[in-house]
Amino acid sequence: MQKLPLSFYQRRQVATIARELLGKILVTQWDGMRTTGRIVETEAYEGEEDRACHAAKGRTGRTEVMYGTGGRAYIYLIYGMHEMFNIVTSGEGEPHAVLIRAVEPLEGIDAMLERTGKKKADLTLTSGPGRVGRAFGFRRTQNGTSLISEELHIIDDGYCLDQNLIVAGPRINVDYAGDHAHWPYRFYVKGNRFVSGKK
DNA sequence: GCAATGATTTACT
DNA sequence: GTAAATCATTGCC
Repeated sequence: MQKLPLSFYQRRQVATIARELLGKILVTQWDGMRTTGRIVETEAYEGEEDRACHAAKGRTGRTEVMYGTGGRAYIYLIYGMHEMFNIVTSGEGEPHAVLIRAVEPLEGIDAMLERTGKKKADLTLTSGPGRVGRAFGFRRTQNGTSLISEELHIIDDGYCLDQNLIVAGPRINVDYAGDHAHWPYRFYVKGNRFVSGKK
């Protein structure tokens, strides 16, 4: 059981990092509540050449965090209502990021229910990037938070995920990216019910 | 300064 | 299946 080090995030192969994050545990501790969940679905966004990535249009105020060194959080409001949680990877000047699309709730389910306004835990609690953002209490003000801080980090509890259960597929809802939309940069745990998308 | 739009979810027709 | 909710960032005037 240990916190993933900065060196894990600062490697250059964003797709590899996205794949290795599956099975790891996301931990947030703020608002007096601790919430944790096992990551079951991720998506990789690879820099300016990846048209699905926000950094494809160049360095702006919003994408500034992604250009920094890996190991920080990139939190972004989409469609006016959903907080998306991304992990910045690679080094300075390379805008790579991994989007956490779904997790399996472990601790702090009561806090998640309170934040999402649900009455009991079900499969929709954390299956989808917007729901993960809400359930874990992410806010735009936490943009840039270090992933080795006490309040936000990812741990490896030694859980060994069967490599045969890791599936790579085309990303979701990025059709506008043209050919890039079909890159196999989405990774998820085969058969896990918390994975978002069609069954 | 103003208008267009998107890494989504939910509720309704 | 389709539409509405809802706002920061962006690009153009």
